[in-house]
Amino acid sequence: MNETLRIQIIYGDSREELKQLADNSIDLIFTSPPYADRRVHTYGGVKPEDYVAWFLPISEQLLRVLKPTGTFVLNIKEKAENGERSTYVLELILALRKQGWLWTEEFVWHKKNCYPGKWPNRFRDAWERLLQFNKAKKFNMYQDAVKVPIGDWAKDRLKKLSETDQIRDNARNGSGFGKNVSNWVDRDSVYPTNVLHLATECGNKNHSAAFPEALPEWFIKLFTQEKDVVLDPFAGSGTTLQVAKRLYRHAIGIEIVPEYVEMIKAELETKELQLFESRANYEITQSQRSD
Amino acid sequence: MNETLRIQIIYGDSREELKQLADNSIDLIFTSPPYADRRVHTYGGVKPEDYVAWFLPISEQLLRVLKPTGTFVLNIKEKAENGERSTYVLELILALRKQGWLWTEEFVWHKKNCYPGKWPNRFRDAWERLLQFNKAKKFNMYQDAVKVPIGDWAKDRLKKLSETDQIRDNARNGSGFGKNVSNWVDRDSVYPTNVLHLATECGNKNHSAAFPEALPEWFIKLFTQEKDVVLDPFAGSGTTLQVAKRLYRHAIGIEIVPEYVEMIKAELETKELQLFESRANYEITQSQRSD
DNA sequence: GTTCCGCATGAATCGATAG
DNA sequence: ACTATCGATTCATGCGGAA
Repeated sequence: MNETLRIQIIYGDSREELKQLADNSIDLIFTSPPYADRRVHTYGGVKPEDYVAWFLPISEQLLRVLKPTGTFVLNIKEKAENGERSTYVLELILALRKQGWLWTEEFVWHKKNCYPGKWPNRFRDAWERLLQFNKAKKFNMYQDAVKVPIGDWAKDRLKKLSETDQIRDNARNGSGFGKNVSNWVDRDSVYPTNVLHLATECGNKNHSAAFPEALPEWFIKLFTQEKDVVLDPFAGSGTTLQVAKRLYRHAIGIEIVPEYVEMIKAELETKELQLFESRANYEITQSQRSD
Repeated sequence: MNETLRIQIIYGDSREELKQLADNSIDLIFTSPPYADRRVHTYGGVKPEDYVAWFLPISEQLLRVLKPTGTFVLNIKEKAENGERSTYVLELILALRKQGWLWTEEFVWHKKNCYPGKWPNRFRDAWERLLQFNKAKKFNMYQDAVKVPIGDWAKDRLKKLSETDQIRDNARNGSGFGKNVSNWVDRDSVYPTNVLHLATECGNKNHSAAFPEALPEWFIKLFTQEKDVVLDPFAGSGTTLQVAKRLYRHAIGIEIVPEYVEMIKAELETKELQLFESRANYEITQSQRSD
C-alpha cells in the first residue's frame, strides 16, 4: 500500500496564511525571507528600521506551529548601506529571543562563488548567516545524516596504528585521546562543523533561487526524518519544497507572488513524473488566498 | 641613514594605560580581547552579562586615539552555554555604534582545525568574527596589498587538491583567503573576499597564541602602510606586535599579565638580531604601570 | 637530507556530580 | 534551585625524533 506525501503550496501572505496551520505541527522551518533574497519589494518594501517589527508577527506564528522538538533555520544577511552594515539582523536575533525563541546556533554559509564586484571600502561578501532557533533545549538532531569524509591526514596516520596503540589507555596527559584510539580504526567519516562550504547555483535554470539545493538539503537531513513536515513561509522559487519532496518529507510553502506559485506547481509536477513513482503517490494542493 | 622603528610594550591595564596615548595617533587597532568567561586563569574572566559595560570604557579610549582614517578590528566569538549562544557580542556591536563607531564590516575567520568535541545539540564551532569598525566613512584601505597572486605555488595547490578534499570541502584553497581556486586560472591576482581560511597555530610552540600570524598580517597589510602605527590593547603573547614589526610598522602593545610582557620583550629582541638589521634600528621600550 | 610517525594541544561544550 | 568543578568526547595540525 502506498503512502501519500503531501506537498502543499499556499498562495498568499505569510502574515495571514500561517494562521491556518495547526499548533505544533511542523518539524523544520527553513526559509530565506526578503532581504536575504533581495525580494523585499514583493512585501511592500520593508525598510531596515522596520524590519524587526515586520518580522515579529510572522515569527510569532512560526513559534506556534513548530513542534517543541522542531527547529527554525533562518537564512539571512544584512546588507551594507552607505558604508555600514545594517544592524537589523542583530536586533532581530535579540527580539526573537525576547519572543521566546532560543538562539541555539549561528552557522556560516561560505558562498564559494559569491557575487562579483569591487568597491573602494569593502571586499565581496562571501558569507551568509544561517540562524538556528528552537522552542526547547531538547530538539531532534540527526547528526549522522550529514557526516563528511575524514581529512587526508588520517589516511597516512591512522591506518598504521599498531595493536598496542589500540590497547593503550594512558589518560595521564589529560587529553583522553589515547584511551579511545580504537574508536578511530576504520573511521572514514567525521562530523561537520558549523561552517558550510557551498557554491551558489550558477546553473542554467530558468529562474534563480536564493540558495542552492544543497543548503536546505543539509538542514533537512540534519533536523528531520522521512515523513516529517518542512515549512517554508517565503517559498520563492520553491527550492526548499523540491528538496523536501526529493528527501521524502512532507512540505508546506507559502508564497505571495502568483508567478512563483505557478512555477513551483509546474516544477513539482514535472519531477513527480520522474521520481518516486514506485514509492508513493503525491498530492499537490493549492490553497486560495483567504481574503 | 637609518630610521627608527618603535615597538613599545606597556605593562598594565588597558583601561588605564590607553589614557597616555595621544589623540588621533593610531592607524590600526587589531586585538583579540579576552572572551567572556574564557582565559579565567590569565585574565579576570568577565561575565557575559557584564561584558559590554566592561568593554565600553576601553573602546571609548580607542575611539579617541584612532586616526580618522584608521580602522579598529576586533576578533571575538561568543560561546555557547546551556544550549544557547550568548548575545553579548551582538549587544556590543550595537553599543559600539551608539558610542560613535561605524560598523563597517564583519569578516569571518574559518578555523580549519577547530576544537574537537561532540554534543547532542551542536557541531564544533569553526569560525570567529572579525568586526571592522571605523571613525569615518573614508578610511585607508590598501586592497592591492592582500591580492592573492597566481604563481607556481597556486598552480601546485590546484593540482594537489585531493578527491576527498573536493568532496568534503570544495572551497579548499591554498592561501586560505576565501578565493575560489578555479577563478585563479588565467589571472595574475585576485582580490579576496570577507571570508578567511586559516588554521589556528596549535602544537608545540613554547607559547600559544590566540590566532595565527597570518590573521594580523592580513589586516595590517590591508589597513596600514609601512611606518604606520599599530595598536593591540590586549597584546597577549604578542603576535600582533611581532607581525607589525616584521612588516615594518610601528607598534604599541598593552598587556596586563607580566609573564606575557616579558615573553614579548624576549621574543622581539631575539628576532631583532635576525631580521631587518640592514634596514633600521629598533627601539624596544617598556613603560611602567602607572599606579 | 627526506619522509614517516608519535604526540601534545587547542578562545569547546555538555552532563553529571558536588557544595 | 543555582553555581563551581570535572570527566568525556573529538579532529586537525605542527613539532621533533626516528627510520
